[in-house]
Amino acid sequence: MTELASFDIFMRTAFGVEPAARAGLQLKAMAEAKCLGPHEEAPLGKRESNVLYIGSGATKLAARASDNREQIVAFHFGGDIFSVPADDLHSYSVSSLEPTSLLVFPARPFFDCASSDPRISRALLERQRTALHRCRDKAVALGQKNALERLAGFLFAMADRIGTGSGVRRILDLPMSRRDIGDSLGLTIETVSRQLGALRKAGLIETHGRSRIVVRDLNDIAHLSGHCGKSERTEPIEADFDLDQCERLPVGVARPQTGGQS
Amino acid sequence: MTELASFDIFMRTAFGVEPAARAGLQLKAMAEAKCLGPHEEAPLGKRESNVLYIGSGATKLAARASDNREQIVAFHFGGDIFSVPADDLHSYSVSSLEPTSLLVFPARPFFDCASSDPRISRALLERQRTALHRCRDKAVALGQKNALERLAGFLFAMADRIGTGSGVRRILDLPMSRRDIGDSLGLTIETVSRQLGALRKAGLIETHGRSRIVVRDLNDIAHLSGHCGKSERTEPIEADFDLDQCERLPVGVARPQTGGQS
DNA sequence: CGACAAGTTGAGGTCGTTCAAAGAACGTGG
DNA sequence: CCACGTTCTTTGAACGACCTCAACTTGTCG
Repeated sequence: MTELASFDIFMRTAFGVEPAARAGLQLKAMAEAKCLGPHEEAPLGKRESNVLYIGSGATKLAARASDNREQIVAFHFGGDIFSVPADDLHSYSVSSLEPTSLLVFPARPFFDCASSDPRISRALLERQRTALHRCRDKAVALGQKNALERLAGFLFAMADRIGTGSGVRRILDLPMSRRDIGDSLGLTIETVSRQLGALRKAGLIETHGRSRIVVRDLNDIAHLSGHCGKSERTEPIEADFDLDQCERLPVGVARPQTGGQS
Repeated sequence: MTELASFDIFMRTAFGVEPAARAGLQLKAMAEAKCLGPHEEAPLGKRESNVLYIGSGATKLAARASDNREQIVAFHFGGDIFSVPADDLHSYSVSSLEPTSLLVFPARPFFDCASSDPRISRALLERQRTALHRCRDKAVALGQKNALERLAGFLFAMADRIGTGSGVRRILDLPMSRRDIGDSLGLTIETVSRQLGALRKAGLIETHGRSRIVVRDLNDIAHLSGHCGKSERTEPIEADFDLDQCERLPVGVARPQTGGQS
């Protein structure tokens, strides 16, 4: 019953296809519904890739590098569809950040079936493209940006995905811990905390409790994130920030990874 | 004429579909054939995403972070299909590493058309999934691995994609420069050179000229790359390498990004 | 063979990490 | 409703990997 309901919502909201369509019935046959507690790993067959749909809640997709090294590859929220790689070079896992309901499909038959319906395959191609572009932007951040830029980029992305509020002010109720943020950005929790502290002291954000972060002006955060594309959403900020008026801060858009200060 | 020929090859090898099929004719109408010299940027409309097919040659897909910071997101070789993001958070570009012939499609109509043919959409979904998994593995490397592991992972991946030779010994004729390798791994060319030198002194690789690298035993490289999945292709190497017998080397599988030694 | 580009090697500096401890936030039970 | 204990977060000091700067060497092409 609950499985039926969530699957039908999945078909309609994700693809705009009635669950009674032929492809819908086939997909339903291979769907498996799960409910996860606050911090629980989704049970997946690691031997083959899976496709997941998040009905509600929030999850992290993480890869193990070795003993104590975990890289969070993506966060996912209600309505997201994404594929989880089978264990190959790295071992991947999906864990909930809060109570979460999701659907699990085996990837190969899922895609086999999905490609039979143009509406579904078109939607999936688009979602995969989005996922790939997000992952590439993450690679740029991990490869070329310093801690402050990475954190600003994270806040900017989260504001876009789960932020509330209007205008340039955004309220973020982050379901992930500092450790998760660090694991996502390739930083330690201490560095995350230090950079958040710097942003707070600079007056760019407020923190309330553990999970709420208020972005005072999203444009400030966007400029700090070192993005470099056409997205000049407003006129450049004046005077390039006087972050250093508050603290010993890496001023301006800093260097590649670390190193010199100019 | 040349355009026709390369497009037909594209349809047959990439999708196993005859170019005369309905979708084939539509795709052909939007295809644009290009030939690039040794080091040339592909002319792309940056306003919208593109899909590229590499007929022959080799290219790098790079993102600009700011003035002097370039992150190579992926390398592509003959037969590859991939999408190039429109300029958004970062500005992306495709450049040849050697003389290259390619086809350029505008992404939206390409996917619109592709999804109408199950064979094409199925193949594209699979290729996108591969690209996404590669990008995720790259994110793990950039976020969690040290210079030696990243370089080993790079050699391992290149051996898999363009390596020649049989058994555990592989010959790599790399079309990319040290700078490209560095930009791909989030390292400087000096660090790349130093780590290559370390591998050479450890007897794990040979370098001949600028572009040829011979991997003596691919398993050694695989183990050094810090991968952590089911891919235990052979029995673990004995004694965990005596790299330090040769030089002052970060021994063992080192720590997350930098820092302490234990 | 000669010149320029690409790669290598060395010395010193910085950012982020590691180790360590204090401080705040949240859940529990009285 | 408030005290307590655990967990998460913040802050501090010192180390190390990688970067920067600079000079030298090698490879490649005209």
